[in-house]
Amino acid sequence: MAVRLKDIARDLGVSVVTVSKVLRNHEDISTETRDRVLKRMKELNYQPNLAARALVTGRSHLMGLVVPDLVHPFFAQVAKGVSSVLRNRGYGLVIASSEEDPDLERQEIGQMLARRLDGLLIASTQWTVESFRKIEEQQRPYVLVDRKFNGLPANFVGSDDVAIGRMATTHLLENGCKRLAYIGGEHVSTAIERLEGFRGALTSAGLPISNEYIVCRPHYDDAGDVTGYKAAKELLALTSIPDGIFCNNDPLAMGVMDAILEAGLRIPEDICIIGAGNVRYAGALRVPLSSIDQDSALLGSRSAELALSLVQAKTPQRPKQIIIPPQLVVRQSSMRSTVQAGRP
Amino acid sequence: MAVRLKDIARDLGVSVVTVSKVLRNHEDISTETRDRVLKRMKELNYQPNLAARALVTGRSHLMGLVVPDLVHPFFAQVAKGVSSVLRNRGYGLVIASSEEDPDLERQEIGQMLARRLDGLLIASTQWTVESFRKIEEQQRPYVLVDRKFNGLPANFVGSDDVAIGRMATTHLLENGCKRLAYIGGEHVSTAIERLEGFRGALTSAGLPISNEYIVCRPHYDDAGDVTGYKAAKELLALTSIPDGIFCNNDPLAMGVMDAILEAGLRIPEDICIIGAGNVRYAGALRVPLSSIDQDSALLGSRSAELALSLVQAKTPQRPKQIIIPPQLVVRQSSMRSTVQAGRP
DNA sequence: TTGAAAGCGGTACCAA
DNA sequence: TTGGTACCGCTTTCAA
Repeated sequence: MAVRLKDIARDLGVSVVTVSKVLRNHEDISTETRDRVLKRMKELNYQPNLAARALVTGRSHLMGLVVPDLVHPFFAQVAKGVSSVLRNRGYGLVIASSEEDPDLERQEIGQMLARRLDGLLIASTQWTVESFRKIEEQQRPYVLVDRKFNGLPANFVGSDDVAIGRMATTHLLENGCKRLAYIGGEHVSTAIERLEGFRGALTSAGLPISNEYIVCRPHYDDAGDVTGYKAAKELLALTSIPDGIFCNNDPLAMGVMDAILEAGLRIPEDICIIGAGNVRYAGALRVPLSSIDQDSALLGSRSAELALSLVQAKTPQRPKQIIIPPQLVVRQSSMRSTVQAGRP
Repeated sequence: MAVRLKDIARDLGVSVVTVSKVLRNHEDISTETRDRVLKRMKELNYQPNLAARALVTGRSHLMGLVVPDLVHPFFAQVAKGVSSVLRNRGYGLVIASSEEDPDLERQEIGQMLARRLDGLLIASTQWTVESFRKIEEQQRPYVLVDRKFNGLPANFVGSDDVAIGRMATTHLLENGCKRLAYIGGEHVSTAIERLEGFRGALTSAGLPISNEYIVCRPHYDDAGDVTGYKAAKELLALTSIPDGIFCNNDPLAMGVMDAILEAGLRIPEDICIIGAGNVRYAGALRVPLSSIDQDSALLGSRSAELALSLVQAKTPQRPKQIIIPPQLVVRQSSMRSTVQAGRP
């Protein structure tokens, strides 16, 4: 049904090899032959079979991306950044969502390896590095995106999470918050390091760290905002409630917001909130949400570029870390001063 | 490097064919041989080369999905629905974003055809059906998602958009709005049909239709909310401003909301707003947004199921239309009555 | 129950 | 400049 090199070769009375060379712009073909071949290709609307090419060259020109949740605007942005870089380089993108489930993630990675994708980009929800050892065994290049692992020297593109934690916390302190709480996940490097930054900032400020105010939850349950809602409920049940909350990410912060408003408290007057990730719609929320911007689109595009460079490298490269600097975005949810916020 | 059937065959002193049969659970292999083969596969952690299999079988076990914008929560949900169905059926998903650009979309479709993906799912931003003729020429099954074309009898999974328009408009009328405006896109079937529903509802109610109140804009410029913002500005500049606005989708409505609040007007007291798509965070917005739910996740999963059935069909099927019934979700942005809204 | 041979649609190498 | 041949890893067919 579909046109093949063989068909064109037959029509023109040349060999398949010649046609193949024209296809790939080899130099050693006469202009005349080249033109005849190109003409015929146009006529028949020839499309090379990339599956066949992949088999012989060993390159599928396909990258794989695994994210915890496609609907999470942060990862959606990352995916968008990845896809635009890949498109411009002639690469396709296979996307899988792990639904925040480590088992599913392992499974998806396995599938991608079997498909012989040229490289993998992974925002992992795993606790262990087992999957990554497997990828290394197969000698496939991979890039950790956003989330990394201690003791796994791998290619990584992400943020300085300790700095994010410190930045958010300092901002809350500067807005007069005295009793700071943290809500985040477990096991994930971003959560762990941001908590570290949170602790560091409090210590620097000479403030005590209360364990009651540190809520760590895995968020298998749901979309993140549900987790935030529940976590905030716990905080609000304490005898002395916090007056500032740093949420590990924006969806979490949205749930927290719900719980606070539902309890009849005001944001930011009673409690300041700040998130992280600076999700596309953060400024449009019930109370416009302050956040630490991680430039998610850039994060995606840099990841893709790194992956491409690994794929193109002849020899194994030593792992590279690319850190995108975070940036404070102040909106109403944390703004107790009189300065007006823009519409960023 | 990677283990091949041949390696296992050599190790065990059997033929490649035998190993291949075991791999695919053929009946005509003795239990003894089968066990030996399976054991060796485990030992070597054998992964079949799907690219090779794709070449010979002509099936890549890969579906393609083209959406206008990955970060738009509506399409993100669709993608999630698609991906979960495909995963369970052993299919992978190649995603491309057209960035609302018809040329880019054509290009992406071309790429997917060249990759010999088994089927295509497309939420199109095109004005013409040229691309789809091309897909048909190649005999590849495809499903239009959410957006369809007049005079193109194709497989389609989407909503009854006229009903959506009518439902939204009627709701605004029931909430006492007298001067109704519509903001939507151009050329896209959803926008056209929802506008038709809007007109129909006004006519049924015996109300005049003012062209000033109908704003149709392509939204190449940006994320949709920017378009909504600009469109609302225009409406607010009129001598008699509307008191109810139906927005073709939720991001549009978010921009509209911004413009209205910025003008010092109240929602819903001065102007009611309703969107469509019922995006994940619609309830968390500055003013919780009423919307017409389209069950985007179901839309995605049904699309995937349809595509799979087409791929598996031996003979060409006649095009099938699957319509997901819309549902009104009332939140504060359109609620002038005294009834309290839940937290849906 | 097993396997030899042919071939899927390309590319690589080297000789003509 | 051109093309014969081998082969990428797997499946299919059919004979043993």
